[in-house]
Amino acid sequence: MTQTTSSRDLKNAGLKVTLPRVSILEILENAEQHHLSAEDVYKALLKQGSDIGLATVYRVLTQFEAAGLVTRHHFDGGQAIFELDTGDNHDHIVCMKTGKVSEFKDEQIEKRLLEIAAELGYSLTDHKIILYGIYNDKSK
Amino acid sequence: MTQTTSSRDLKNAGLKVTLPRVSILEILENAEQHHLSAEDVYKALLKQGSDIGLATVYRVLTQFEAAGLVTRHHFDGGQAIFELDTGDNHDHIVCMKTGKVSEFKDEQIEKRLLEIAAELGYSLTDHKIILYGIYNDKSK
DNA sequence: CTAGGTGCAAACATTTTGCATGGTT
DNA sequence: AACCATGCAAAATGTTTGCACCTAG
Repeated sequence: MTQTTSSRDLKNAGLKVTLPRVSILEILENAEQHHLSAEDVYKALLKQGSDIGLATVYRVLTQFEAAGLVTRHHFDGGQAIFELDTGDNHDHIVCMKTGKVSEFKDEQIEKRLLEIAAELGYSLTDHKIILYGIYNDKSK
Repeated sequence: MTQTTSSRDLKNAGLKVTLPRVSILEILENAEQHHLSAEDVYKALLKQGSDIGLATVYRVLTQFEAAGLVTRHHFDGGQAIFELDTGDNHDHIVCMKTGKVSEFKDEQIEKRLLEIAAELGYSLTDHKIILYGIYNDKSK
């Protein structure tokens, strides 16, 4: 029995392996820019000929989020942005001109955040850092 | 000629001093929990007898944001949250059970963020940190 | 008096949901 | 076969906008 990575991920998450779920997961895995809105995913599906509804995209992405396969961000406010959860819980920096997104992860900061939460009387569960800046393209 | 703090702030921002703007600014200044959605502000206005429309609340808050009087947050995604911009650009920790919000500011982290942005090729303009946790009420 | 502000209702954008149909195990 | 998933369209949210009227300067 052959099994793609995508379908294995779905099974591990306790989700039935259906065409829409596999397609959406593959889009998230293969997109060069892997920060996608539901609309982006929907358009990608259309482009590859699927006739999957936008409602299903939202449903599936929400299930993926609940299953821990995907993370939902609210970078600017308009629409939610989804990306595959690689397990490293990285943070983001967004270029205010081009929308380019880069990722980073910093132990020093995370240690400090834990301390800060404790000082304020909280048990830290999760965090989200978004930096806003201007990307300086050095190739120019 | 007498002048309240609110109306001075409005003038400095280049905004005409109108009743809706003054009322909204005062609500933002006086609310005990100063992280408010547009709806929250609207309800507070109703409670004090004003008949200011929700559309005006949105318009005024957006103008305040443009004028730098107010900051807009997207803590969870549903609705935008507004708070008076005190100029210190602090960050937030939100209790996932009660919705309680606390604030903090940490030089060490901000310095590190600046470095990270530079390493990735960005000029840092702004940042937003949201911590999610559980508040441990010690008074119990 | 005049430019700009406001209220209301309608328009919008995004996301969610009800329901009948269809697909997976 | 049983149950869950899907598509479609309608509803629900949150926010913005057009327009006639009103108000601060």
